[in-house]
Amino acid sequence: MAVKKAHRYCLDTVKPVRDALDVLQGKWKLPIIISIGAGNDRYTDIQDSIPGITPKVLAKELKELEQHQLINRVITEGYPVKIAYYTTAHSDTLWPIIFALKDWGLNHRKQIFRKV
Amino acid sequence: MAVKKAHRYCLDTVKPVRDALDVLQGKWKLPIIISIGAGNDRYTDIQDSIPGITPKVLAKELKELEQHQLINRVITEGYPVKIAYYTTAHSDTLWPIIFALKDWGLNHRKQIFRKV
DNA sequence: CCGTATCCTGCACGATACTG
DNA sequence: CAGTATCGTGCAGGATACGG
Repeated sequence: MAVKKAHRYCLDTVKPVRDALDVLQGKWKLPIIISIGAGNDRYTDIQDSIPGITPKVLAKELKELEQHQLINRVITEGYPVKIAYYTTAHSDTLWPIIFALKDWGLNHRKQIFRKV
Repeated sequence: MAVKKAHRYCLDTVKPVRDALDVLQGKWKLPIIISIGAGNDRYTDIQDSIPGITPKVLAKELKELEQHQLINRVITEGYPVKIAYYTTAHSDTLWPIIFALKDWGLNHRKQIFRKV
């Protein structure tokens, strides 16, 4: 065979996974979505809910997430102006990934402590 | 309340997700596991099945994956010596994550083309 | 309250050549 | 076949201070 069967099957899975990783990769993107999804809608709230994130990094990540339609930045005029972040219908489809990662992360800890 | 409810809930999810990301993060780890899981057990097979990966990077990633008990490196004596890589029971538990990422990646493409 | 502005650092990743 | 050896680079991420 010109191309191995396993290679073809592998590519069919790897390609979309890479598309997902390209958008979700990094230390902060999913934590930020989790935080906003949990109800933290203000910048300071989000920052306080994610230990270790700096304002510069948070601002950059928020912009990228907005560009990818994973969050909405909503400005409400008034005194003072209110700025809030919300998840989108699109980012709501991320929860299967997040829960899968959460479950696996919990299990991974057990696995490491058992064997090492 | 001293700590917002949303912060507490957020942390409960973020922490295990970070544990998972710490191990799985990067451009190549999941693709390599997918490739080995698809039946590519030889070094060259894996390399050929993942477009763009260089031998140096592949070697480094394989070592890290082995350390995290996500793959086994099996040496079979003989002429010539045979070296093969296999998934582990632990890495088999990654498939929910992989399939979730695959589904989301496919859907994300559609989403992007629709809106932009 | 919601961010910018600077400055800095490491390492993830890449190109290319070579080896037992 | 299964990797090392060198060399190189960009950018994710961090520390700190400041601004409308």
